[in-house]
Amino acid sequence: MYEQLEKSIGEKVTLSTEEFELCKTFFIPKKIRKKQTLLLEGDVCTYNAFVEKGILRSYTTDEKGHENVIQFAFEGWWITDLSSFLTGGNSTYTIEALEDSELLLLTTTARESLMNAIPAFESYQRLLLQNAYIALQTRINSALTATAEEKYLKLTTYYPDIVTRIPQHMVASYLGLTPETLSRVRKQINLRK
Amino acid sequence: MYEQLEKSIGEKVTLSTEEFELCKTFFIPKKIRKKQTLLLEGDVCTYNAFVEKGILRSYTTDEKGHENVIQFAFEGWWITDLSSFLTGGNSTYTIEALEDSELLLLTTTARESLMNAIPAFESYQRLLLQNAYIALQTRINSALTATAEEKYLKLTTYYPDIVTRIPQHMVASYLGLTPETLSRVRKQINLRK
DNA sequence: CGCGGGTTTGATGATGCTCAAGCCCGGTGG
DNA sequence: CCACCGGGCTTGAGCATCATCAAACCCGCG
Repeated sequence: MYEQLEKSIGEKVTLSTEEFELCKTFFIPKKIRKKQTLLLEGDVCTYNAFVEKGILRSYTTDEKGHENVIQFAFEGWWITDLSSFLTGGNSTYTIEALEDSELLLLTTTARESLMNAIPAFESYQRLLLQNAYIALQTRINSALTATAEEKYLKLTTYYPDIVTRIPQHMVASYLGLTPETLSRVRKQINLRK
Repeated sequence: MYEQLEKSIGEKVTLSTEEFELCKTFFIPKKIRKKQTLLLEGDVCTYNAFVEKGILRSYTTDEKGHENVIQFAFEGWWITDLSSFLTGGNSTYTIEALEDSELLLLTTTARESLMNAIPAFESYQRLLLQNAYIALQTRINSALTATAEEKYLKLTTYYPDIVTRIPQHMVASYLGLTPETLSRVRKQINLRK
């Protein structure tokens, strides 16, 4: 149940066995079924969720009821509405499971305590955030400059899993395309092979 | 010379006077003139720069020699090519001054030492990064869903300074628009007033 | 005074969206 | 077990937004 977490932390910092055992005690394990929500837009996001198994997505809903995917989270990733989680304000995102999933939840206070108890955990969080930030910057750049096809090709080469495990229309939304456009893009790509 | 830095740190964490004095010693003050570059694409980014005075921008250059603005940094902001700075790889961004500017530079090693010497500084860095990450997420959302006019209006209400202190064509680039389109958008907005 | 970069304006065209319909396929109930 | 239903993916036609190309304008600066 904590394999992915141990792996993820181990990639960034080193914890002793005792530290990791202590670390575990701050998390709340939770199973969630496909299509269930971990967070509803408008609620306060009280958890930072680590995905041990499954996939989650966060998305906003605009005035027309149109969903807009912000992030996918596979095994070994974190997901939350960071703004709401940190400030305690209302969330603008909804977080939902795309498969039956197993999560490890960290509340705001547990997170603070954990960072105090194990300083390396703060480093771990900072390092994760740094990588996430870099990834977002390149995503912005691609969103602003690339064509539909380029965006899709970049995505599939970086994250091949996305294509196989996630419904097309959600991928389209993540890329800022309509489902119709993504369908046509895929057709074009296949025709050329 | 350290007013903005003191203010920025003070907004996130509390440092004693001695700690802040110690903190200062890790930075290298540097003045840079308008149009000079702090970092050239392809070089290794050895500094994380804090802007005491002036404005900088980071941008990429694509195959066609077209510049694409990633970020602006006003007084009190940080700017760097985070990926290059952290990994030591070649940078993909160029960083350039838009006005005569005063910077405080932090090398990779100085940053590590500083975080060790003053743990609160690591918290400060993490908190900054959290906010930057949240801002980037909303920027992505806007980039993917908003029209040209919506993007521009959001930007001007959030950062009124940008309009007055930054050339139009760079604002256009930041928003992923051509200069012509931004010009027309502004015209439309003015006609309606 | 003239040069040059930046902004504006115009005409045209391409990319991707909207609206609408058909298809494929898996799940459900008779 | 089969027929039906519905969601998601595909296909098509027309359209809107924004990009491109080109030229004129404006204004600060040498």
